[in-house]
Amino acid sequence: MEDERLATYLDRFQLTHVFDERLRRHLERVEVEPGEYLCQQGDDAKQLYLLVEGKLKITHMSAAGRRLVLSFKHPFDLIGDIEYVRRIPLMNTVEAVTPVRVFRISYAALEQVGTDNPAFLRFLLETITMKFELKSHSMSFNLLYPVEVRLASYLLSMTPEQQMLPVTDLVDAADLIGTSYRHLNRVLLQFSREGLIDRTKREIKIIDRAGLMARVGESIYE
Amino acid sequence: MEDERLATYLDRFQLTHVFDERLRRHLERVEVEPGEYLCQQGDDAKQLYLLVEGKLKITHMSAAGRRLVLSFKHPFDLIGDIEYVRRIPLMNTVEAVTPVRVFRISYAALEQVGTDNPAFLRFLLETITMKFELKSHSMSFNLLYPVEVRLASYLLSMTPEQQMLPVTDLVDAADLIGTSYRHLNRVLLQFSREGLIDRTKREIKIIDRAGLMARVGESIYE
DNA sequence: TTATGTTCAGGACAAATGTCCTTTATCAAT
DNA sequence: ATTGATAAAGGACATTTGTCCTGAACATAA
Repeated sequence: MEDERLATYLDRFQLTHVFDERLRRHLERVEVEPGEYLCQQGDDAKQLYLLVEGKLKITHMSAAGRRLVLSFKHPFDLIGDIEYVRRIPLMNTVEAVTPVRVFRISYAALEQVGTDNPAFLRFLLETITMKFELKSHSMSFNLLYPVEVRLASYLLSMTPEQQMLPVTDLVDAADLIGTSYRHLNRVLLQFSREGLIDRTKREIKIIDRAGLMARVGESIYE
Repeated sequence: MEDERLATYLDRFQLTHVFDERLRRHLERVEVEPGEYLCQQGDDAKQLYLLVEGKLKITHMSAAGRRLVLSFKHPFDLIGDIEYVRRIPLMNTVEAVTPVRVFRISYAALEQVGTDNPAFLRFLLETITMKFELKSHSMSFNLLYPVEVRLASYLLSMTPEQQMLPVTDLVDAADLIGTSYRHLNRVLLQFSREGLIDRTKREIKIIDRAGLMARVGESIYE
């Protein structure tokens, strides 16, 4: 993380025109270590967060106590935007996976300055509709395809370039895909037998990327 | 449908301040008969629709050709709002279930007048975040609970006061719940045996509303 | 090193759900 | 009413997925 100034990030993400001088004054930089929580489901939401560095995990706990991993977030993204608009408690828990840097701004400041600022409102609209589209997609994906396909897709998305995936993430993977840990292991074993992956003690190695893509692709296109 | 004037609806839904005179001029009333389509997935989106009377069915066809019923919509609601903001083709197909009345306004008109109108932008934000919350909820619901619970919940929501449900809706029900028609029948038979419903030729009669609620409730709260 | 506790992969079985096909009911036309 | 055509319901079986539990690998402390 080289240059850590706000202006640099606003420039990088083309947000300079969205956060005008009056808003910028209220943005505070915050660093979060892996494993720490940015905020917790059910808490009273008070801040909007702009994610500019690192990776966040969004989870949700159902009333029945079952955990669901909803997504992983990378820059640029917003946290607490829906809650700001709807004035509801936080829907999800947000945890840092890697070292994370965010800028935060209180709802109070937003109300003073952002409510009548069309550029800012349009920015919220853009971001939220994008999230909506994403969620729609993942919802039909989960409903439409079996665990095998969802897992293949997960493995691919988690290893864009590197071939390795720490086994620690398996519980998360199960909760993201929406299946049991047991079943995940089953499918992983199957992939391993078919030579798609290699499962060592501590990590999963992608051997046949194309093969995995075929798994996903078949179900999507035919 | 008594008074069909725009002003009456804007008043009823407290939208008078959102659609100012300049926007109001562009709103056209449109009537749609049951079975007719308001718009189709994949089409180029050009209009925003305000649903003021009747019931709409939102469906999505996956690339693999499997149909998903995403939701039923009642007044007041917006159609084409996400597509307007994101400038993407229509994500879903929208069909009238009952006689429907909408007011539509072209994206072109919105761009002229709405882009810098904070009240209108906030209105979009409100509506879209509400949709988002709804979708989040239905997503975890689908992922977390078995068909039995989802079906009980569906039956309850489709019969707020009347006790009957035409059997015609069963295929839709299956696609909404995300299961096969076969399995739906299985669970329906089970409900019938347990005395929760009565299934005659043409319709399903809710006998034990409390019993169905217990089915849903148990899984949600314990 | 051994003893002991802990984590995790996998076995065994059960339940949920899907696919395919047969049977039954429904409807239209004669 | 009778026939044939069509749609809906249910039987039989296969597959997917979940639950519970055991045994192995691993770590930790004495």
